[in-house]
Amino acid sequence: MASQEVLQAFVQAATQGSFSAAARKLGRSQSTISAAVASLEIDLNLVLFDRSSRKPSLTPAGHVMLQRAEEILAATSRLEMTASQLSQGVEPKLTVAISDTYQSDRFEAALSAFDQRYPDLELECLIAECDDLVALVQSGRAHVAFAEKQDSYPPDLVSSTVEERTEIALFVAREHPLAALDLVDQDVLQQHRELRLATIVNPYESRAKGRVWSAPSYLMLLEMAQGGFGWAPLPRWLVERFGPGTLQELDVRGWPKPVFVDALWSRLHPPGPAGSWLLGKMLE
Amino acid sequence: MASQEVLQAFVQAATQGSFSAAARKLGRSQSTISAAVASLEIDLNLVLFDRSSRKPSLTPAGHVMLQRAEEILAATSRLEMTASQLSQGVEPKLTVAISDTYQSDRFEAALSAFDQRYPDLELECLIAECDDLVALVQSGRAHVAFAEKQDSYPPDLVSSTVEERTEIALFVAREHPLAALDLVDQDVLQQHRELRLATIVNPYESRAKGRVWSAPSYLMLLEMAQGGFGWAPLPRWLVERFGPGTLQELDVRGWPKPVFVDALWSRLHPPGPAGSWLLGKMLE
DNA sequence: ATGAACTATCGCCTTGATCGATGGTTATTG
DNA sequence: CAATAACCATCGATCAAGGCGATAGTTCAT
Repeated sequence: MASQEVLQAFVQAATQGSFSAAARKLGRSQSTISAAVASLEIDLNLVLFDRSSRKPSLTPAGHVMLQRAEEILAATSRLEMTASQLSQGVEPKLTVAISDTYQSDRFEAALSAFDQRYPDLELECLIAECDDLVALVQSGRAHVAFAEKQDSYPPDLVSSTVEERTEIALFVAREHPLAALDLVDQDVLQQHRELRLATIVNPYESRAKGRVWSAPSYLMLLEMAQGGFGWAPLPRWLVERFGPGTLQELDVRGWPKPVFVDALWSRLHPPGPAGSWLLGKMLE
Repeated sequence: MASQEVLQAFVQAATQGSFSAAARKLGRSQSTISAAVASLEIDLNLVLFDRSSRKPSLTPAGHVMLQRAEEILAATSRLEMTASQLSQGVEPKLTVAISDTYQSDRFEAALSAFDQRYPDLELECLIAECDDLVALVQSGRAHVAFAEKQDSYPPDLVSSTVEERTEIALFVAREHPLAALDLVDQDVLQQHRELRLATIVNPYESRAKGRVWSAPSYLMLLEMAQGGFGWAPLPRWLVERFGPGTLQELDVRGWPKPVFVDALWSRLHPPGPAGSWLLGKMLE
């Protein structure tokens, strides 16, 4: 079986164009490289180098094998990279839960920086809202969450406000009766069905005052609103991104509301280096 | 450095869920697997298995490392696969030159079968016509070619007709004067510019009788025709695929012409197993 | 409690990676 | 044309790592 040492010798010899140069580069003796290449050629039953001239050059078959060998070395270096990160305590998989209220260039930028910094780390993104986010972090299911700011959190959670805000406004379908009105009064609003966010963990918290349909995600609310089933508070970016032209914003006193975003994590299941790094990027 | 044996031991132990089972599967002793996993854990400075219960189970970190290890083993098995093929004389890269006259389900099917049979073999497709195809095969630049059938070939080439034919018809742009005519006479045709195929190797072979623009590929001819620069003989499938609605077929005596396709290869640079296999698929 | 199946560890052997030294080949240079 | 500088192949010796068998300890089900 082709060992790592042999493959490294081969790859270096091929890229350097000289066995001696490869030996110097790898800190081995020249005879080691020579033997390694020879043994590889025997193992594979192939001639990899044309030795007729002074500088050995790859045969056509050698070119192909070089690619395969480099793939192996790349894979092993990925293994070593991951191992070193894991042994330093980096979480094997980072789970981030985010609210649909939050969508920003900052988050995009943080993610692509994260991709640079931890290229091989698996990332899981969950979407949830309000108390569902809190529950995910509390249970340890998610390491970090970005949620619509609340006044207070359970004692085992730590929060820090992100320097950014978005807007939530009221929307209805273009065909909805409310869409025709210029300014909508609270009383008029109450006469139509509300599409409201309901968390999974706490379904009864929001005791309905009127006719209410609820869903645990803004995206579902948006689809309900597009169906004309009622009016809904929705993040403006979400409407612009997924329902341009289908919804009409309502002009109601007190709306749109600015929304601030908190980063959350747990004292009991604190995020590892990768999670902390991502938090740092988001809060800087 | 993590050796292949150690990685195999780890992967098998992880997938089998037992060191002993892995040992049986790999034909090694149980102590070997145990030692291998232990040494890997030391090398990587990680605990890969949770040994608290009877059957060892992967730690979270172990799960991640298993993925990385499997990537390495997959890469080495690819290396061994290609080595074995190359040592059996399979060409390091297969170069096929095809004419634009030829486009068929059979060729598509042969290519996808080829992808199954030789998944790691590099494939190069060249496009050329007539004498250019002959030259590519003669020089060894291409192993196999599929060309518009000719009456005779140089003595060092072997040909075999593919059981299939396509059609070449005359086309002009919809705005071209000829497009208005129902039936076009040869004399009338001569009064307009011809867009003709000219090979690269033999530019002077086709001494122009009238005003002629020429190009070495049907695709260029098609673009010229779309520009309204003249009339051109073009493979019908090419027009339907790349210029639907822009060109008008001409009704001229003797057109459209059926075209037969020959497979070509060289006696001096005979195709290796992969090329022969592809030929077999195409000619069966 | 007992047996079956599993893992860890120890001593010993074999294989293969490595080194240094030596000798042969190829291109450059004066 | 000879001298020189690089380069590669080969040989014998050394050492680490992979492998085996035996043995002892643990876990789970009966």
